[in-house]
Parts: sequence; structure tokens; C-alpha cells
Amino acid sequence: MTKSKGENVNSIVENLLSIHPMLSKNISRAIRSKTNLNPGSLFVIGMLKKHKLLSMTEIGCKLSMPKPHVTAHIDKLIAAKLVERLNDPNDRRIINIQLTAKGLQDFEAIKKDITEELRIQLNKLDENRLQNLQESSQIVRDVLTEIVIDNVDQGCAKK
Amino acid sequence: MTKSKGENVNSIVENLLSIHPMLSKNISRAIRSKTNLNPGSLFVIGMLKKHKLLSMTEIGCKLSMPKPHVTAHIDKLIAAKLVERLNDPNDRRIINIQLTAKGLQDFEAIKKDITEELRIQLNKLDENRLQNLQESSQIVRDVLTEIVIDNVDQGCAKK
DNA sequence: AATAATAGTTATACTTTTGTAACCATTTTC
DNA sequence: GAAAATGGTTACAAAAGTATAACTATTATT
Repeated sequence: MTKSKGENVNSIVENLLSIHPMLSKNISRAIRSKTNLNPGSLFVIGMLKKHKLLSMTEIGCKLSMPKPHVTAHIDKLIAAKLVERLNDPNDRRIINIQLTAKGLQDFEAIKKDITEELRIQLNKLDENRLQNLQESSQIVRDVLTEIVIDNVDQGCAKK
Repeated sequence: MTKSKGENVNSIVENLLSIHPMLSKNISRAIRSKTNLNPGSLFVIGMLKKHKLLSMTEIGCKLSMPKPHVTAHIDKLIAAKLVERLNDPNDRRIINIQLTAKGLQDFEAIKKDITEELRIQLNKLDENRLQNLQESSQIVRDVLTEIVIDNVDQGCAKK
């Protein structure tokens, strides 16, 4: 019972549309209750953890947000000492952002906190289903990362 | 290279935390640009499509939103003729909500619209990866539905 | 029959997200 | 070297999500 390409795409879209609100509700709520950061700022941190060093413009490009919003997020993160600004030696207009040691450390702790309920629920699953879910979520993550990054990076190229 | 239960849970949490912002950015933006509805209202419709008939309180319970928000969402959806109110014959306090024919029809069209970009990206994947992603996203959806519903339904029981 | 509990609405306020216009500093282009 | 383009900030405004208190109508409790 293999499906056609079109059927698979439709089914995937259905699944992602169903997954989205479940994650959104739970994770957003947890972020609000467990941290002083808003979800958007946490996305910025996650992006910085992945890419190590990004300029303001690059952050905005990768997260599809206009520059003024990036400034606002970074201002908050700097006030919390989670990131720092670094002047670019080659271009004095550019300000590069990176996580501080505290930022990296706090990010891990925050992740633990905000997913605690989810973790409790997951722990009720038996080993086989967990293993299965682990592999499946990994695949979804990897493929989405690939196609979403490709999409967002249009125009975000490093010159 | 099988993982321990705890390792699997951690890895799943990591994956879900990574999937969330990718879906959030893309789907939320598409909802905003392609429809007159806000994301929250669309979640309500999705829930109604699944459960057919829900009271105001049940909707709030399943989507973890307080009753005043439900009223606001339903008011908008009724103005758009996508849902209708039905008085409960057994309890005149209760107002049940269900999708109209237009609501069901529009929902399908909206889903097509807001996922068009995603669909284009997905179509670039080869058949094997699509099949793989279909199965994986289905598993993630099913398991999340199971554990999240269980979670949210605490206190939402049908009496 | 009086009281408590439930279902839903109205009103209000706050935060987050999103969008946009105007601006300064620096670099690139011609 | 003047003009245009780029990187970033400031300021303002609108939409959406979130939270809560107070209220009406109906049903359940005793």
C-alpha cells in the first residue's frame, strides 16, 4: 500500500498542520511560565546556538523577521547577559552576535524546564514506541531543516 | 546503536523544540497572508473538524484557552459563516458549535493555500524520502495527539 | 425554595508579534 | 568625492494572544 507522490505530500501537509498547534500551545505556554524570555527571543538563541556567530541582518533573514525586531530581541537578550555584541573588524557597520557562556548554559536549562511536562508524558511510552518516535521526529526535523533553510536562505546568502 | 529510554526522550524533546519554530514561522506567516482568519481561529476549526460537535467549554478545554477567548474566536467564525451555534436540547445553558458546509469547504481550501509553499518544497524531494517523511510525520502526529490530548483532557471529561 | 455550581458573555488590560517609516553611520559604486 | 546601497537603531502603530474579574442564565444541590 504505497502512496503516490501527491498523496504523500498531502498526507505530510495534513500531519504537519496537525502537529503545529499541539507543539505551539504546549511549548509556548511552557516558555511563558518557565522563563522570563518570550518565544521569539528563545528562537533567536536557538539559531545562535546552531550558527555560533550571526550578524543582526543574518538573524533577521534566517528567522524571517525585519531588522527592528531583531534589535528588540537582542536588546532583551543582552540585558539578560545571554548574548553579546561583537564589532566586525572588516566592516564597522556590522554587529555580530554570539551566545555568552551563560547564554549557552541557560539555554540548556530552559530547554529542560519548558519540556518537563512533555518529558513526563513521553516517559509513559514504552521503549519501542519511544525509539520509534525518536527516529521519526529526527527524520521530520532533518527534512524540515533542509527544505525550510533552503527556503528562508533565499536572499540571506553570506554575500 | 539503540539508545536508552532517557536518551530517546532527550533526543525527542530536542527534535520537537527544533521542529516547532520552523513550523510556527512558516505556517503562521502563511495563515496571515492567505486568509482573513488568525491562527487561533484556524486551530478551532481544525478541532471542530475532528470532533464534529463541541460545546464552548469543551473547545476551550481542548485548546487550553479560557472561555472568553473561545467566545471571541467563535464570534469571528460565525461572522464568516464558517461555524454555527446549536442549542443543546438537554441543557439550555450549553451552546454546541459545529462547522457549516461552507466552513468545511473553506477549511480545505485554506489548508491548500497556506501550505502551498511547503508543498512546493516537499515536491522537490524524491519518492523514497517523501514516503519516509510521510510515515515519520504520521507517527509524530499520532503519538503527540495521544499524549497531548491525554494531557489537555484532564478536566475536560464529558462529565 | 434558597444556595451553589456550571455555561457562556462582556469588559478590560497587558504582552507579544508584526509591520513600517524615518533616521544615522559606514561602505560601495560610479 | 558625490550618490547609492547596506547595516543597524529609534519610534510608532496595529493585530493577536493571554489573563482575569464581573456579570447573566440555567441547572444541580440541599
